[in-house]
Amino acid sequence: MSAITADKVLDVAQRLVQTRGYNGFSYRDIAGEIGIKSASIHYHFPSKTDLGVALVDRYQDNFDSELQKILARSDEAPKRLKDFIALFRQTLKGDRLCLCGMLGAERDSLPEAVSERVRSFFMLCEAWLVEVLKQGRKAREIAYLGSPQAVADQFLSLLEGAMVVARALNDPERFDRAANAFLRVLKSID
Amino acid sequence: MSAITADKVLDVAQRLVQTRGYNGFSYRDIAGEIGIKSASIHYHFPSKTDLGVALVDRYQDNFDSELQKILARSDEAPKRLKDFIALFRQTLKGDRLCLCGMLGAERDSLPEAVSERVRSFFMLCEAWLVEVLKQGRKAREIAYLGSPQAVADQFLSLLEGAMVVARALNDPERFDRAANAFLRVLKSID
DNA sequence: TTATCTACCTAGTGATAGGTAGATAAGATG
DNA sequence: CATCTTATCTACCTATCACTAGGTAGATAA
Repeated sequence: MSAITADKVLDVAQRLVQTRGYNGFSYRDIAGEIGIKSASIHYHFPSKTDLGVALVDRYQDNFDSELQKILARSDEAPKRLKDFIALFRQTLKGDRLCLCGMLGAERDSLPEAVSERVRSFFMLCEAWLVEVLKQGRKAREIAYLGSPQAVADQFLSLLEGAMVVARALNDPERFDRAANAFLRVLKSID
Repeated sequence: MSAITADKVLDVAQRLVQTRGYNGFSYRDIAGEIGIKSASIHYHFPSKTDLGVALVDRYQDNFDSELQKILARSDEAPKRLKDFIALFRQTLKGDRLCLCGMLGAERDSLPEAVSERVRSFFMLCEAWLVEVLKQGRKAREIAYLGSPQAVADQFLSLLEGAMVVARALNDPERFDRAANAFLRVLKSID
């Protein structure tokens, strides 16, 4: 059952990237945690680049499916945005950074194949946000100055940054404060 | 003239941390760039932890002095906040992340002495912002919902995150869009 | 039954990591 | 002049890095 091992490798590797960064862990670290040898990980992921690519691909797939669920769950922009925040808040609760937030920071020390996929993740997020923001404004559920793109930039940046700052200060409440402050402004419709 | 060499080491090391992360460079990388041997760097900074600590201490000193200059330059909150943004924008222009943004992300793989100083940097930023936001509201130059602390959290998180996202997407304009969108809301006083 | 595949192993590679010991050359100090 | 200090060097250490070669037990397929 190698699929199980490969998944375990991805699970551990993802946590290590999210907490220590791409250059902050080794194949041995992963191997040690799941009780195999580091050579066996090369069987599943020949190079660290392959592992990194698989990590981001899986992360984006999961994230995308969560975004679709959010759309299905409600058609009201405030609720959708709240759920979007909850996605990041959940990650922070596990004392982790967004995988792509971490990798985005480390861009210059990443294989091109990995950073290219990080780019794609952020594009996906922004495109989703832009749609939700547009619809929400049209339906008069939320209000904002400027373009949907600018607000999407702002929102995504805020969440990624709030995770970094909240973790650096060991205070997850700072994330909540920052995220809620943002939502409050969008909802203050008058 | 060892002071000069020590400064060169710090300059190169800072750039490497800001672009590649704490675990993304070695003493040999620094030595190669400034034309000495890696053993010589150990003379100035015995361990990598010492180097990391010196890096953040110097960064915070410089940053703090810039913040004081901003206060001296104008007593109007909108101008002060604009100048605060410009500090980060300048770093991004050099294709670098905020030193402490990067280190904050890598928290779990950092020596405690380093992460402790990263914490202190963010505390300094927030305290400064809280003061500026309070005074600005009192003087009716800016308006915001919620506590100054919440808005400071939001602002700092936004800037740190916007640097990560803008760099990941290779699009510095995204930083400007996000930062300006935020300022616009604060200044829409009515 | 014979052959192939899967998923791991042991044992290693060369490169590089952070760090150290001891020599040396140039100035400064007595 | 003799000594101490500073800043660098050469030469090395041990540990770890990503990665590979070759082997093997057990399942699967022809």
